[in-house]
Amino acid sequence: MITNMNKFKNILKQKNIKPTYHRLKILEYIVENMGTHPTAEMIYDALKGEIPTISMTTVYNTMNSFLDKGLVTPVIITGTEVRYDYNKSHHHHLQCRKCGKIFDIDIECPLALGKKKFINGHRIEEVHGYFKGICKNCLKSKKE
Amino acid sequence: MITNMNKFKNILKQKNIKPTYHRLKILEYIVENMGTHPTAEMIYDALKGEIPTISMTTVYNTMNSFLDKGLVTPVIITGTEVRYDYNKSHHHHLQCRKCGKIFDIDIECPLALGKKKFINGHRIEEVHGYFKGICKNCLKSKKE
DNA sequence: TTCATATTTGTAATCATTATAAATCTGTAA
DNA sequence: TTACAGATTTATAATGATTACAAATATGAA
Ligand SMILES: [Mn+2]
Ligand SMILES: [Mn+2]
Ligand SMILES: [Zn+2]
Ligand SMILES: [Zn+2]
Repeated sequence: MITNMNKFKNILKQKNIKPTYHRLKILEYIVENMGTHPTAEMIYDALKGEIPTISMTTVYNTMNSFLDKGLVTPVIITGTEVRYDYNKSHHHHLQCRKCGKIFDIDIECPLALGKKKFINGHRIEEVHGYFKGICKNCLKSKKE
Repeated sequence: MITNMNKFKNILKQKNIKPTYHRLKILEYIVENMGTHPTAEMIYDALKGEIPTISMTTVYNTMNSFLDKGLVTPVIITGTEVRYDYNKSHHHHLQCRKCGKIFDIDIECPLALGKKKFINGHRIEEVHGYFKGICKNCLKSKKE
C-alpha cells in the first residue's frame, strides 16, 4: 500500500532518518512483526526475497541508526543475540525455553512507575524486566 | 586459611563437584568478590598470578559446571559478556553506564513473589529484573 | 607402580557484530 | 543533461566472547 509506505516515510522523517527503500522495508517489517522481536538475521531472511541484494551489514546499520534515534529498543535476554522491539510502551517480556519466542507481557510493574529516581543511592534511568518459562502455545502442545 | 578452604570444599562436595585446586580457588574468588559479579576474564586475571598455568578454558569449564549445578547464576545485561553471581537470593541489579559496575539491588519485587505461576497464559519459571543508571560512586565523582 | 579416568591446557572453530573500504546511488549545481 | 560530492549499500575482513577438540597432565584405586 502506498498509504502505508507514506506512514513509514513519515515515521523516519520525524526521527531525522532519510527514508531510503531499504530502511522503509526494514521499518515496515519490524512494525508489522513487532510481536516477534526479530533478530537482525530474521529481518534479513524476511527481506532478501523481495530485495535480493540486501546485505546483513545494511540490516545492522539500519537497526543501529534506529536504536540511536530511539525508534526501537534492544531486548537482551539470552546474551547470544540482540532482538529489536518497536513497541516503545513500557512493558516486560517472557522468553519461552521451549520455542525461544519472546512475548510481550503487559503488567504494571511498580518499580517502573516513574516515582523513584534513586535506589540505594544509585540514580535509576531505565527499568528492565523479563520472565523465563513456557509460553502458552508450548503449554498446549502436550508434554512439558 | 585452611578453614575457609574446607568451607569451599564442602560447598563443592554438596553440589557433587570434585574439589580440585583450580575449582576451589575459583570458588573462593567468586565468593569473596560476589559483589563484583565478575566475568570469566576477571576471574582469570585475578587468579593467574597465583596459578600461572591456569587457562581461560578452565575458567569457562569451571563456571559452566557451577552454572549447571546451580552454584552460580548468570547475569546478562549488556549482551556482550556473561557475569556470574554467587548470590542466590532473589534480587535485582543495577549496571552503571559510567563505570560499568554491577550492583545488587535488594528491593522486594512484587512480581517475584512466588504467587503467580501464570501470566497471560504463560507459565512463569524465572523472574529477572535490572536497572540501568548511574551508581552512587559515580554520582559522587562530580560531573554527570 | 600401573592404568583408567577426570581435569587441565593450548589451539582452532564458531557466531554475532563491527570495521573498513570499494561500489553504487542520489540530489543538486553548472 | 552532466558532473560530482556526499550518503548509502555492499562484500569482506576483523573482533571478541565462548565453545569444540584433542593432547598433556594429574589423580587415585588396584
Ligand atoms: Mn516487546
Ligand atoms: Mn547479584
Ligand atoms: Zn514456546
Ligand atoms: Zn558507576
